[in-house]
Amino acid sequence: MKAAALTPDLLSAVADRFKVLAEPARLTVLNALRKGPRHVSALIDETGLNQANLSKHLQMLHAHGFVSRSRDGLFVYYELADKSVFALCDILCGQLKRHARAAVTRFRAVR
Amino acid sequence: MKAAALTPDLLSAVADRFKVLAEPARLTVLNALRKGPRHVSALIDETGLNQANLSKHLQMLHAHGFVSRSRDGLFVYYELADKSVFALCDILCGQLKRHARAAVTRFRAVR
DNA sequence: TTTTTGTATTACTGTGTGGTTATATAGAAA
DNA sequence: TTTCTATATAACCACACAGTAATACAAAAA
Repeated sequence: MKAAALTPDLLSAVADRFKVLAEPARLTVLNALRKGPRHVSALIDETGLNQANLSKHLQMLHAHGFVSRSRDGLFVYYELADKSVFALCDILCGQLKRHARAAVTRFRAVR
Repeated sequence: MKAAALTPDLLSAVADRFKVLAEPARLTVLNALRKGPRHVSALIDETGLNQANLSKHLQMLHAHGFVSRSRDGLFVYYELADKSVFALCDILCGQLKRHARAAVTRFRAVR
């Protein structure tokens, strides 16, 4: 498959998706969902977010296709819809380590 | 290597890095640097960003270790320091495609 | 029906940051 | 030195959005 040209529109779309992930609260939610589907009340307990705030984050995650939703009576279950999120986080963590290591090296150099 | 526990601190650090990438202007800069090192004036031409704005974005990219810097007389050259950025973008583009496809499917279902 | 429970939404406030203009700084040339 | 060029920084404005409290909505129970 050929890589798509990085048009301004595509760059904007990519940036928008990064923006969804650029929030500790949403990463916390995704991480909680990693163990399996959860209903909102369970997520309130696991993440410590309050109901309204959590609900807003869930709407955004859903709108961007990171999670899927299903109702069972009063409860609404959310589930990871795109596990590639964690591949992203792994890459970022690798970057973090390299960056931290470089910072330590610089620190030693001027000591 | 064992995966680090996703502590709140680590989630925050990851979110901060996502935040750096959550900006079309910065993605444009990184994309321009993909072809090789560039000095600031060249980046002004290639990206269309104005000098002050571009400079701020470059400072942020540098502070987070995405680019490295070297001076040659009056010119300051910036260079990609972490090419894994594009692995991130590729994954995100894949997500985008799946999400777009799912949206089309939903549209067809209600037609 | 009314009430209760779980979730979504609205309205608001505060904070962070992207873009811009003007100014400052660094280095080379005159 | 003074002047010019390339880049960085400061100060400002405007907008987006995270968090919160109050309210609305949906579905089940009474």
